[in-house]
Amino acid sequence: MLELKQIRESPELVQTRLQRRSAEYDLKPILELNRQQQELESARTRLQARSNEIGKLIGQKMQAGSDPKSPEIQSLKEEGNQIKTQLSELEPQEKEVKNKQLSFLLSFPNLPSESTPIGKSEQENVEIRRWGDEYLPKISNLLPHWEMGEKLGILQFNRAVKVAQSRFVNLVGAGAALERALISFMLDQQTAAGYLEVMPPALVNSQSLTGTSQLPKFAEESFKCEGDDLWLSPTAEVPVTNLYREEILDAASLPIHHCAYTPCFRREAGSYGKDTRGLIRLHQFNKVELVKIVHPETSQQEHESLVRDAEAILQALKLPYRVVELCTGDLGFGAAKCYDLEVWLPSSNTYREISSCSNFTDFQARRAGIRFREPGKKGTRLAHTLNGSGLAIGRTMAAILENYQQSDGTVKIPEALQPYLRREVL
RNA sequence: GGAGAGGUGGCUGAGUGGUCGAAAGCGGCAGAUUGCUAAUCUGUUGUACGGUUUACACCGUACCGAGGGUUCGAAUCCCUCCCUCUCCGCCA
Repeated sequence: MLELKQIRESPELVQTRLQRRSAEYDLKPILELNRQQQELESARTRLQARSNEIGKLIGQKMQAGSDPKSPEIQSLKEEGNQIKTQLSELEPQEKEVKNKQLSFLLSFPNLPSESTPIGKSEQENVEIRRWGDEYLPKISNLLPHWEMGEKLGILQFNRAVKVAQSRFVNLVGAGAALERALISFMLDQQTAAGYLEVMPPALVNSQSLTGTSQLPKFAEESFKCEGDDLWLSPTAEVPVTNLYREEILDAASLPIHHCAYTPCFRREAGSYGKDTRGLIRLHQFNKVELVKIVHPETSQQEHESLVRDAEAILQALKLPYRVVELCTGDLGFGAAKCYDLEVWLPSSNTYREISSCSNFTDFQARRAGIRFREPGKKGTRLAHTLNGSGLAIGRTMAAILENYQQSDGTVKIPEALQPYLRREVL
């Protein structure tokens, strides 16, 4: 959520920076609503002040022993009733204007950072660096990972479809063990890098989804539980960031670094026909997520180090990848700046996103009320929130199943993973 | 799921219609003091929005789980919901 005060005081600046994302954002309606809201609010406040005054006066007189039926008290009561009538007209108006204002406010994305490259779409994302060319697979006739997985008997798609739907998978034997090994390996590495592991609820309420800005705009992207205000979490970003919702933290407790393994659930609405095979786009997948809550002055460095921590997993697994900075047109809704890590996927001859590392600045913190207090200073400040995958497990498995294929038709297990899986080939 | 109890400031905990943003204690902060490593004393102590001010600051409004209602006036009374605890049942 953007700051209303900033929109009001420097609308041109906000407008210009929103326009870098796309032309669809118009601040005029919200400025007008805000003007109305302030007018209604000050009228209401004046009435309420007088009403409080009347209440106090009557209280004083009654305690001094006045007759409740005395003309003096009766006329005060009468004035109180008039105010109540006036308020009952003003209040619904103000509430309506406020609600409209809030829904506008919630519909605006974060302002891109000054350093974010300007562009319209994915095409204009900027490659920052590339790593691991020497590990690109050298054999030809590679199988796509889903074929390799079925050949090895470790991935079952048809049976998962029977149990649930398309876009689900059942992992078998070494496949399930590999998934588990990847989770443990990533958590161990991120914990060693200083992230405190948490295991949050997999179901989250609407307030949490609003806090991290999946709601209200992306409701159709998540699975909703009928009969409860609960959704299947689409990413650990939601439960982990919201652990601190509506809290005022001590500055000394920052930065907070968490890692979390969670299952993630996404409806993938509108992606029909895309990535229909394999592990790339499933309704349910596992992920190890990194979440940071930090002092605003440090969020840039924290962002860079977050990316390095995610990259470290790919490097440890010796998987070729590149780092791409998203341009303003491709930037996620809440992000001010975002780097994607893309792993090499030989079957489709491209780099595919395996981690997305975003700095949300104060955007989520304002929605979720995550603040901190500095000793000796008055008031509170909004923290900055960041997160990134470290990494998506299924896509990592896909990358291994493809990049580690050997000419004899087996798949080698990355050395870093061998202690976890206790085997060297599949 | 059934029966009961309860949700008050950073914490403990008073407050059942009137000057209550809320007693008291603890903690925190500031000051004073004492040679004994901490104690004592004094003062202070939330958040948000809006307004006035160069500023220190001041003023108004809201906030006692959430949302409605009654009333001139609600932490206090009524309704709905959420959550917590205890006992029983069920369950990994």
